[in-house]
Amino acid sequence: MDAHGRGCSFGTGRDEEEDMRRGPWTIEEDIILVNYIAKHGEGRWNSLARCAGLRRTGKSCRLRWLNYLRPDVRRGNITLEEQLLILELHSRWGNRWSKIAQHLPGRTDNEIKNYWRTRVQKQANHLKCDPNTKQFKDAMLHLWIRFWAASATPSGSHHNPTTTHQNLTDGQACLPTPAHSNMGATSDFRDSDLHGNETNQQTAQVSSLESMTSPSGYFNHEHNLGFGGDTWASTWNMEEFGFAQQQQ
DNA sequence: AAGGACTCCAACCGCCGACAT
DNA sequence: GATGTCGGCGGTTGGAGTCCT
Repeated sequence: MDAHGRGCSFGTGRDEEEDMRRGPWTIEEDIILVNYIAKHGEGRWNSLARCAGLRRTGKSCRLRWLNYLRPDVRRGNITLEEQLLILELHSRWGNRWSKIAQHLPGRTDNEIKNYWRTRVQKQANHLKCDPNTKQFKDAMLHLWIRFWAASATPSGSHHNPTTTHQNLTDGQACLPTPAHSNMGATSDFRDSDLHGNETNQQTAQVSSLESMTSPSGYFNHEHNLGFGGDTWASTWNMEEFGFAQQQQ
């Protein structure tokens, strides 16, 4: 039977399967799941669901735990650093959401996937270009700098974003912030190399300052490409620019 | 104020690989 | 080797919330 059984026995027949609850989780179910995992640990999801008395599939329990209930899940907006990191990682790995999520502590693959579909693809469609192109990535970086520069004026102070800014250390990938990347000088984004063992010079250098300041006339037409300010700012998390400035 | 359009995200679905029997 | 079960992954969808007219 259940090779991973936990010593409890519930029916496993078709009747029970059809009796499974679906749809949004209730607070009571959340509490049951959290308490059970706190006591017994996670894994063996099917038997966990049965033993906990949840009329949910193991898959559903696993998903609820990983995407929502896990204590280290970060809620709130994707930070600017995370936005750029997602761009970088997606250009490298494509729709390998779980792999990308591994480099964004506290973010789930589901969240990143949703973010990509709702924000990035929308913007890319607006620009009529592929989000994995150097062109698109450069555009994001260019505008990052531009917004940051604008926000660096005395009147440009912003409130603190609700999202946290930490957790990109610990050996994890970390894109440069204006605060430490010395944008005005000769720095390129080699600093943003993700992991030492995955160095990809070509990718890492894609976003060099030079390429951003002379993107083949691309930005000369940005007003025609949906970079009119509001559109872009509403799609991307502009709060982070204010935050980056405060880091200085 | 109302209701239609749009956005966002939690949850489900189907598939696949790993592993046990 | 065949079969069954499980966990994990990426794609998709339904509905709640928000925006717009």
